[in-house]
Amino acid sequence: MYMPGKVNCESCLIKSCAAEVLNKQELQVLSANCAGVSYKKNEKLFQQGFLCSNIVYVKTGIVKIHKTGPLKDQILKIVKSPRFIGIPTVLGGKVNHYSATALTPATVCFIVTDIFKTLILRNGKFANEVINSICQDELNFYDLSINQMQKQIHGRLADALLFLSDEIFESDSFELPLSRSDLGDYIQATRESVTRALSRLKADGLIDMQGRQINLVDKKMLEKISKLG
Amino acid sequence: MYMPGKVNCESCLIKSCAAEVLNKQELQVLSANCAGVSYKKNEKLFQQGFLCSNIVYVKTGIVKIHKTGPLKDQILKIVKSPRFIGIPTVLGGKVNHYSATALTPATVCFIVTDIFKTLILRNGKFANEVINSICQDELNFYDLSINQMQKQIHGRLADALLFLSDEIFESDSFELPLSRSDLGDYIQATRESVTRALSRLKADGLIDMQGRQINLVDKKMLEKISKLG
DNA sequence: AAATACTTGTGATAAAATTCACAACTAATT
DNA sequence: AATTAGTTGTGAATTTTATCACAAGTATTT
Repeated sequence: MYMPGKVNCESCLIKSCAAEVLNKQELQVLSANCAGVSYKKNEKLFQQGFLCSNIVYVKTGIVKIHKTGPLKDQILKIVKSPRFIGIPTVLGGKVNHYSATALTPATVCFIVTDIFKTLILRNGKFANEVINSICQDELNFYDLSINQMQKQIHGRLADALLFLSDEIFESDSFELPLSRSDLGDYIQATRESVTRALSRLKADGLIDMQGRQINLVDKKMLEKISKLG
Repeated sequence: MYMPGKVNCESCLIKSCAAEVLNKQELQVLSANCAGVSYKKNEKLFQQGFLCSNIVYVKTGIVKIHKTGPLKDQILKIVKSPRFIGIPTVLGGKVNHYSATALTPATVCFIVTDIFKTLILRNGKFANEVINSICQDELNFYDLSINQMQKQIHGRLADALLFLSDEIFESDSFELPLSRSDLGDYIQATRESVTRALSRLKADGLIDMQGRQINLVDKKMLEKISKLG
């Protein structure tokens, strides 16, 4: 973790939709209450159960949001910059309800929660943007969890691979940012089952795989598997 | 479905936290753009895939929020009045992303979405209350879905029974508002598995059951089952 | 009251995925 | 370069839950 310190939100090129609606003065207030931090792979941005007084804006990098369940850790979602994380966790109470960990090197801004709240109270457009983004998030998570709960392992794995390809890396070929075990925490399966399911996809010629390097060869078929469950 | 028509939000005794922060004039605008409707058991308040231009405020009754998954319908949550439903579904697009159905007779208010948005833009406190409630919802759903995904059927069933008892009916004894099959859609199990799991709980003396009439006899033990998964 | 539709219980069988155990591999540290 | 820690692959046995098939019960409609 490296803390370069103060940032300038006015000139920031990676501005959120919400920040776009702020005026010059509001952006200055934001800058004054915003700290930039860099993280290495696998470093935690914040942790479930710990006191927290900041909203986190991920400027660069890929981050996993995860939470300890009754039996094991679970990856709730994998998100790509730029975006806010931890709005619900902060507004829902003073203690984090989940953790966030960098899957790649990441740079983030910590925004003092009170300032964030003030912006919501003072600027309706800002509040509206925040609401839109939380709502979108909620809808996405409904979809994700219905898929996770109803599909069986091959469908869930196909979903995950297609998601990583389409939403995160925007390429058919990428390096898995997760171990087999982490991938299991994401798609609700054991490490062994993930290994077997991946091997099966490789054997059937739907993917190419060498360690964590993945190449989606037959996306049409993967989508079919995803749909069939 | 019976439509008594116009309502008066100013004098409404079942006011939401969000509506509490509105001033007299805003409440009048709300009243003018708000229609009260009554529903019988099992009637749909709104349906996934249909165009929608209203936020729904449930004044009385119990409602299920459900969504068609890849294999079957799934009950995302069961909610009790008073509360808003459908904020994400409306703000996330013009088409409902899920359905809502009355589990008991229910009375609701339909609020024109544009009016709701205007209130968000104009009244920061209102926006803040809305954000808080959506965030709380999101956190609850994370908990729910982690439990659903990690626990096995007895744990999931115990969760559901305790939830209905503690959150919905506030009594150890209640009439299940769901068929075995619906309960299966809620806890991710088949009708047959639900039947068997319930019979098991009864045989073990943890619950009393006659048809849909349930009495939680040994809550401590049910909580243990819930925790163990 | 009879007929129909829907709901519930139960057994036998089958499928999916986990668990456990061990070997091989890779990366990180000394 | 050697050692250690962490990751991955694989087989066999086991567990959990779904599926199928059928009987019995309860509501609802005619």
